[in-house]
Amino acid sequence: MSIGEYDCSRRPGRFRLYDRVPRAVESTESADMASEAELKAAGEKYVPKDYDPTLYKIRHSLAHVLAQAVTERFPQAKPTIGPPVEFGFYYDFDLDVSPSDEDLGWITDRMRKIIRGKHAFKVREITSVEGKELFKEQPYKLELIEGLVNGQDEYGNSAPLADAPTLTVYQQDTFVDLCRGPHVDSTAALDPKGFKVTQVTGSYWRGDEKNKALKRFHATAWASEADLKAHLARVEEAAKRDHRKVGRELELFMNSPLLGAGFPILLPKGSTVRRILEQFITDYERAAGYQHVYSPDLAKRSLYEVSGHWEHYKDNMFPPMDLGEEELVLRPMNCPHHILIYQSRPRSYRDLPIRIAELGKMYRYERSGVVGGLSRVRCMTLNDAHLFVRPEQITEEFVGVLNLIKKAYADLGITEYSFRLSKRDPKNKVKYVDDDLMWKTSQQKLRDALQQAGVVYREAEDEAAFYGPKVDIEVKDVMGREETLSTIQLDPHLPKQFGLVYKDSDDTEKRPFMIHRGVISTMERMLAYLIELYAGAFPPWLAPVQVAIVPIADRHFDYAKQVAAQLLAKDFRVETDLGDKRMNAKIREFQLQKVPYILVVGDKEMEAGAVAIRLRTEENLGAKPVAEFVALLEKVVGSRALTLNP
RNA sequence: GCUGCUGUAGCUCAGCUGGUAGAGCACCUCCUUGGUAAGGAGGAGGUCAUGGGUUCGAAUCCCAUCAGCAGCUCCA
Repeated sequence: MSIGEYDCSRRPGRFRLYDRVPRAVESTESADMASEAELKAAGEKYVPKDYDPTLYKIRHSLAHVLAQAVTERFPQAKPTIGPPVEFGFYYDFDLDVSPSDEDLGWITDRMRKIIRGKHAFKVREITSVEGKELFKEQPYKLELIEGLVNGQDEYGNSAPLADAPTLTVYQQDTFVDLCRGPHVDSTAALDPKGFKVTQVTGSYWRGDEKNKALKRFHATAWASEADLKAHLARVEEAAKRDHRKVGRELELFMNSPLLGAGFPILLPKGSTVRRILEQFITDYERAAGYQHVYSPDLAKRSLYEVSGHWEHYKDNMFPPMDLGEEELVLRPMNCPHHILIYQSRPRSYRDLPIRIAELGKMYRYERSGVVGGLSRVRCMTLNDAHLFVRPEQITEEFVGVLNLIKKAYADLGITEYSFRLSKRDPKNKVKYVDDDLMWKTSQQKLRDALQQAGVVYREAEDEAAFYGPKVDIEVKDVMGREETLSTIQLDPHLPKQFGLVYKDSDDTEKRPFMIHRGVISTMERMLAYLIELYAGAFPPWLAPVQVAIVPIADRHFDYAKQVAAQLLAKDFRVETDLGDKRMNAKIREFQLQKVPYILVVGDKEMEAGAVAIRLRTEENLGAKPVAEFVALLEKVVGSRALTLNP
């Protein structure tokens, strides 16, 4: 739990569990998969957008087939759980050896044989006594039975205790597994070529690193071989766009072991993209009434004691520097600084809303295993702002931020995104500030804002910050997974901590609300996202090099330089290749660097004061007067067009 | 932080069970002045991540550290 904290650094895990089928639904006689509507009706918190009952059953059933093959290969392996996940399934075993590629090949072949055997999935209800006898060799299953009997789900979380819990076992061929199902009727419904065992990794029993380390067999699984191939192609495409790979190839950023993990350096080209982004968003903010400030990265520890961060967020902060007299900490957030700005003089109700913005640099201690690339770092710059508002201004200010986000995303070419109203879980009084009225009214204000902004949104319980509700904007990554970039959070808590007030029209002191918001997210995050969105081929207004000039022979060098100077004078980003390579090689080079416009100049162009325009899409626009190209570029860059020749 | 895998030239990678290092691209020089994705020849470049250990001998085996990747956990 943290205070005043953006959770925009949150990344989705690789695998998303699909298997929280509510008991109420599963115990129906049909043994059919719950529909999405049924899941929602049963209070399921997370129903994936691409939830597919058929795929669920296929994956769940394949998990059993895999378990059979694994236990045949390694009789000492103790099965634990094997749920379907996004794209496939996994199965965890307590296993003392590391399976080799050969083992995985054997297991795959064996699975195919089992599938071709057309074995029925036979379901049977058992009592816990029977279960304990049946699984007496399988300690993890025994623990599961114990938990189920005591009203826990298979992750050891307490689950609402239905009537007498029903235990079921499913059997295919020789393999029996404790499982609530449902499954396909028979392995005949599985495509022997529709799955791929991808890797074996480490995991822990019930996800707790204090527990026994397990071996997790991962597999991706689909209804058909064609679907599997399509998925593998997507995975390949995602790997090609990986911002770490593209970032190195296009010289956008670097890492150095000497500097340390989680501290990327932006190279000149990456820095150019960032500078453009910063200018872009601060211009929009200025127009929207924000005031930009600068504040220091170090502060006395006591600042964060007042804010409450020290108590709640200490583990994510770098340890203080002890100077004897005082202790200084690197800031993990900018909110306290902006609060001090609010407090720098008395505030009247006429002053509000006050919108303080900063491209604030923050330092967070992330555990060594999680940092990487630009998307999870230890030093980051947030496109941060804090709005200090009167209660009746909350809705309007949220609308303002929502519109700002829509505008920014449109320019950035981010088209697939969705809004989520993140609410508290009303049943969980411990996790959230216990103030029913505050939650009710503030959640309604956010709902009003979403409606006024005219956006489609969904509501999600148990996703709020502990002090207040928020609106999260989720974008899709290359694999279609959702990731939160922008967020708007309502916070009554920090104003209380710092005792913020304004003088109202009736001459009484009132407490303002604070809104934390990040539009661009952190610069690092957004850069990573955009690199992957465009596979490095940025739209011209963002491209680090917009124009490359390729002279055909030495005698065209002066003219090339002349053209470059003209473009530079117009504030365009130009690179000229005066090397002695052949023009074909130069063109290839610039194209691989994803430079949007390549201008070839030779005798004809020199004569005519023209440039031959080649787009990175390989389209050739032919020779045009320089002025005409400048006009094209001005139009494209000025309008932040996403195409090169609109 | 935990588990597993990995670390050889700027990049991508070879280097079998230990016998003191290789390719392609990039770079440099020379030749070539070529019209829309790689012109030719030659050259230079490595304390095999770092530090210990085993051994007559270590890129190769062992340990530690650092870094990368995947997963877990975290990011509430």
